[in-house]
Amino acid sequence: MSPALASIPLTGWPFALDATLESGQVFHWHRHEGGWAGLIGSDPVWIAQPEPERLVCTAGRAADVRAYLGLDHDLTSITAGFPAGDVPLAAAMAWCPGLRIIRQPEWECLATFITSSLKQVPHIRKISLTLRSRYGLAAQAAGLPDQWAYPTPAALAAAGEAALRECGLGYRAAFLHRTATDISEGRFSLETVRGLADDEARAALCTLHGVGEKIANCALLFGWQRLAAFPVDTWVERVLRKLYFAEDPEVGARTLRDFARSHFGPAGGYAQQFLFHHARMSGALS
DNA sequence: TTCCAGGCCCATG
DNA sequence: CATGGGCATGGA
Repeated sequence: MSPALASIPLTGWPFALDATLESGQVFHWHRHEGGWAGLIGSDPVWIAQPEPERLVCTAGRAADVRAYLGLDHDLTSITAGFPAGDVPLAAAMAWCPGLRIIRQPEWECLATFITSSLKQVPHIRKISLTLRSRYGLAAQAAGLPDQWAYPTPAALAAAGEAALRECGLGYRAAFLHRTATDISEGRFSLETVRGLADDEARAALCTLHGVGEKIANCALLFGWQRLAAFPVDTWVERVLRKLYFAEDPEVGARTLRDFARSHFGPAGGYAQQFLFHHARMSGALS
């Protein structure tokens, strides 16, 4: 642990550090000495929650930690915008109200979700850590384990598709390499996405190889902070079918997507994350 | 062994 | 539009 620590008081809406870092949004944090070691961008940080209403973190990083963990999100207002009388959502929220949507670096988020397709969360984590250690910049800090920043687009482009495949990427190697190359050679601009409205941003991301609607929505939600983005993956699709369309087993994927976007409102991404986390961790669907 | 995983691309109706 | 096959890898 670092010799000096900063303290972050938590007031108002609950916050759950463990659940947030284990909720399938981010894939590189390690449990370390009663807390978590990880990188915010390229900066090594240690974070712990010694009591419900207080975080401690590496000295000098409190502001970064606040932003990264979404501690500025107004959950009172966000949840007030959820559909009234939605019993499944209320149950999922009550199961882990402290879950947050974190604020990840755009490229890191997009790239890790490109490697996520048809993979389980532990596999995504393993792939991500391998890519970091082979092609990322080392970031050491006293008292923390060795870590590596997520590789830049240029680094992954230079590595080559065959080398990426050696990281366990399978067919995703071509997707990641092509997207990294398109970005590093200037054919696609991540910065441009920032200025686009949600629908245009989604359409732009979907022009990338290996990025479809689901991965685009994950990147928009966790990277670009578009809280209305509602990723529909296998878990959420099962939740929607079971809890919202039980009487209509033949409902199409399109209908589900349109329902999700209109039903859950302007912060639907938060609703999605509550539903996803509850479904995955509570065993309610198994 | 068989099946499935925070899907996407591409070829068909 | 919307449906289906194929896809690399690894764990249950």
